[in-house]
Order: sequence, then C-alpha cells, then structure tokens
Amino acid sequence: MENATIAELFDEIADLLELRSDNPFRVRSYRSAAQSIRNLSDRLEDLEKEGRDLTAISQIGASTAEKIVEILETGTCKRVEDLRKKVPKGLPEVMRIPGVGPKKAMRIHDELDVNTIESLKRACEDHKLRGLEGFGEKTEKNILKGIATVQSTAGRMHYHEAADHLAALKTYLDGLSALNRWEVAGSFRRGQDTIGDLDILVCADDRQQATEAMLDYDAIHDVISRGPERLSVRLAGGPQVDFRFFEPSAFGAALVYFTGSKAHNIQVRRIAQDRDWKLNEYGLFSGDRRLAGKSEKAVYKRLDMKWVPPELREDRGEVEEARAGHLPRLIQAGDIRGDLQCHTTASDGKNSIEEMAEAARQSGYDFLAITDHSQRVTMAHGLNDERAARHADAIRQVDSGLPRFWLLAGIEVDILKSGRLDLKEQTLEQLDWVVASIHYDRGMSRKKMTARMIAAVSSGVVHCLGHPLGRIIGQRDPLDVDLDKVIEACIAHNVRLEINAQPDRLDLPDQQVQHAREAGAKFTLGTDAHSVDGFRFMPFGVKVARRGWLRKGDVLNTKSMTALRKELKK
DNA sequence: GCCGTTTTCGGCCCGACTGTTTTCAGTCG
Repeated sequence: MENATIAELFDEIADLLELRSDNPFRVRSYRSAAQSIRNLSDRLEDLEKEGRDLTAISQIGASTAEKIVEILETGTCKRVEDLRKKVPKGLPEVMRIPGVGPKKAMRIHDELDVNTIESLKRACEDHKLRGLEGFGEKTEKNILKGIATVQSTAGRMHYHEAADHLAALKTYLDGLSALNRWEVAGSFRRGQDTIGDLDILVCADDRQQATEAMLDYDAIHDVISRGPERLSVRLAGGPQVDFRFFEPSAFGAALVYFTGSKAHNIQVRRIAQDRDWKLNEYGLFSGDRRLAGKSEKAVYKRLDMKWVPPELREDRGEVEEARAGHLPRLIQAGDIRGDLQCHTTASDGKNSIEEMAEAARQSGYDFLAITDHSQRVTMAHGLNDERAARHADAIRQVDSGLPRFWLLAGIEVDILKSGRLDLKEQTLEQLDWVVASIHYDRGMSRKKMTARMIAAVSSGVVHCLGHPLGRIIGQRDPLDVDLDKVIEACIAHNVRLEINAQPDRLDLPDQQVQHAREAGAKFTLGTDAHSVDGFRFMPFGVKVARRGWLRKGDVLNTKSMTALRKELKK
C-alpha cells in the first residue's frame, strides 16, 4: 500500500472529527500525521516489514502507529469506519469547498439537507442559503465560485500523485518478464500539472500472458475492461490506468499518438496529410507502405522535424520550431545546483538550519537559500526585523563551517496589502537573498493587486517574486493581477520569477513561464521545502520550467556558486 | 493525538479578514 493512501485515510479521519467538532488539537494531530507520511521518502509498508519503529517518525505516536499497522493489514481501520457511520457521507467533500468549513458544512446539512457538492450548488443557485442565520448573498456567491474552482480539476490528480502511483507501478512492471518494453505516455509524459489517467504502452510477445501478469499487480482495485488490444484498470486510491499493446514496429508512432497533446497531434498529422501520407497510432503511411513507426524520432524525422520533447507538445509553437530545426535545448534536472527557497524551524519548517544545509549538500547541491517567513505570517511564527537579523547571523555561522558550499541568508518577506514589504529595507539589504511573496489579502481589485506587486518588485531590495500567482491547484484560483505589467516590472528591476515546485502550487504555471520568458524574464526554482524531505520536489519544478521552454541559462539555480555570488552582487 | 518533559499531563503557531452581524463566528493561512 502506498503512503499516499494511508495519508488520505488520516486526513479523512481529521475531516470527520472536525465535522463532529472534536478536539481541534486531535484533528490537527491527524493532519500533521498525514502530512508527515506524505513527506516520507520510504514506504511505510516497507518500514513496517523491516520491523522499524514507526513512532520514530515525526508526528506519529503510539496510537497512529497502531492504526498504520491496522491499515496495512486490513486496508482500513476501525476508527475511520466508525466515524463514517456517524457523519453524513459527502460532507467531507462539501467541506473542501473554499469558504465552507466544518461548521458551515454541518449547518447546511442539518438545515437544508445538503450533503453533496451538487446539492450545495443547487441550494446556492436557488438562494436557499441566505435564509439561514449567518449566511447571506455574498456567501452564496463565494461558495459557487469555490465550487467552480474545485470542479475545474475534479477527477484529476496532481502530477506528483500520479508520479507516486507510477513509481510503484514501475517497480512492478520492470520485474515482469512477460513485457518486452513499456512506456508511459499521455499527459503524465508531457508533465501536465494535473493528470486524468495514466496511459501505458506495452510490447509483449504473448499478450494473454502479459495481461495475466499485469493483473497480478496488488494495487489494482478493479478491472474496467480487458481485451487483446487494451487493458483498463483502476488502482486503489484512484487513478485509471490504460495499458495498450503495440507491435515494436508501431511503438514509436503509438508513443507520439498517445503522448499527445491532441492539438500537437493535429498539427503533426496535418504535415503528413500535406504529403498525402497518413499518420495514426500504427505508423506513418504512404498508402499501405509504412514509412516510419518504430521510434518517435523516425516518425518526426520522416516529416522533416526534430524530435519534440514531450513537455513541449502543446501546440504552442513547437511544431513550427521543430520543422525549422530550432527547438530549444531545455533545462534538465541535472543542471540544478541549488535550491532558492526553503524554511527552517525558525518559522514553519520542521528542520534546523544545519539539517537543511546538510540535506542540500547530500543532494549534491552547491548552494541553498534559507528563506523563512516574515512576521506577517503569524501562524508560521514569521520573523520580525530583530529575529531576521539574528537568524541571518545564525545562517552565516553555519555557512562558515561548510566548505565549497554557500548557504544564503535569505527571507521570504510578505508583500503587504499596501505593496510595502513586511520588514525594514535596512534589514532586507543585509540579506543575501530576498524572496517577496503574497500570502494574505488576496481579494483585491486587479488594478490594486497589480500596483501592489509592482511596488514590491520595484523596491530595489527584492531578488525574486515568490509563487507569483498564488494559486493552489484545484483549491485556490490565481491572483487577479495584470501579470504582463508585473513581469515588465520584474525585468526592469532584475527580479526573477519563481517557479515554486510544491506539487500543489507549480507556480508560476508553465504557460505563463513561456510567456514571461518571451518577454525577457529570468527565473528561479524553489522547492519551498518545509523539511529535508521537501527537497525532493525539485524535479516537478524542472518539469514546469521545461514546459515553459526554459533553457539552462534562464534559471538562476543552474549557476555555479561563484557565478551566483557574482550575479547577486550586481 | 503528539510531544516533551516538569515522566504523567498540559500545551498545542495565532492573528486577520470576511460576511454577517451590531459584536462575532467561521475560515484561512
């Protein structure tokens, strides 16, 4: 069983307890256990098999450890089963709508018999909510907006969730002798930030045998369909996986076809059509004669195109560039030499300066910026001027003991409602690296928000604009801001745009990255790690960078330590 | 429910905003 599945159960317990107005600290406890499990790099199932002490994991005590064992053995636990009986089904889902918490969800249910998102939507549209004490017109509108946000990604999962499912599946498929070859295609291969289902292409001599072998995978929840060409299953914990069989001679064409995107394929097919050829998942054909199909490269080459990296296949100009032979050499994970946003116990991180620095060194990095929150972020125990200065001293103290490594004394300073920064300029000027971000007061007019962000990046003390659009995928819409104007100001003041690699942020999003690059912007990557495990999100940020057409030279994190020092002195 | 320690239980990030009220509850970060 995957950690994500176990974490989900604990989050569900937290939801249900919250709806029952249980002790809020107990609720939080389950949530932090879930979070801690998600951040784990080892599988709980493996740890348990090895007989390891699960209570050694942060936020896992005796009670949770017991439940983990119970879940691993039975697939569920008594606690969650009991709670499910006591709370109307669907309420946890309703509670996930922004603006609806446990209290509102419960009241709406009790008084209007609403227990699904659909019925909540109807109740809002019929103006039933405003009849309830404490509810009004605005609440109805906000809830409807929240429903739209949530539904925009309904049925899809975050890229990293798909990556977790796929990692486990990979281990299994790689061990099957019945498969000669397999490759993942679809939106996952393109690196989209949300994934509908997983498409996997398979080569096998004996499809029957291969199907049987794949069906033995223990994470399969149920089989949707099976035939000689295709096997569709649903995995425990969500995603549908479609396996499709192809002959080696068609495998490349199939990869092109099933990697998509649809828009990209249409463009490519058009080129084939212009030559009176036909391109489908079985190959590139002139009449009945197969011109190419074995490899993707061969298919593109026969159409006089360069092979297009999957991340670019979105019909955003890549077809033209591939025909002209001008495709960019995209940034790669191996180009990254440091991380430029992370947190420590000084604010809301889980590890000390030393631990974060050590973990970064272990990852092979040459530098790391410590960027704890500023005072405005009260819940994170953000730093005021005095603490920020002392924290910088502490960071430099650690840095002085690290050979061939630069630990940047930085901050993630909040951009206040007025556009001013949350700390004094004198404080910020003393730091090596200043990331400015918005966490509060998101509901401003577009005009005011634009002015606010421009004021911040024009302050002269900011190096980087953190998670510029402030979106949380499927939960929080991007800020309403004139991004073009902000980008312009960033370029003018040599402020980089961050690509935040947190899997639910991925912000700036790829399309805006491409757009900003064309305007001349520069970028940084930050995992925004809140613990040593958080560094592992870097590849997700790199994916976004690649989808945004970024080259190595566009991203500050690819610089050597010396080059970085030089750049920041400017 | 976890953690830390004062080893057996008390404390647990808390302040601001929103929309509703007319002093506050709920939600959020």
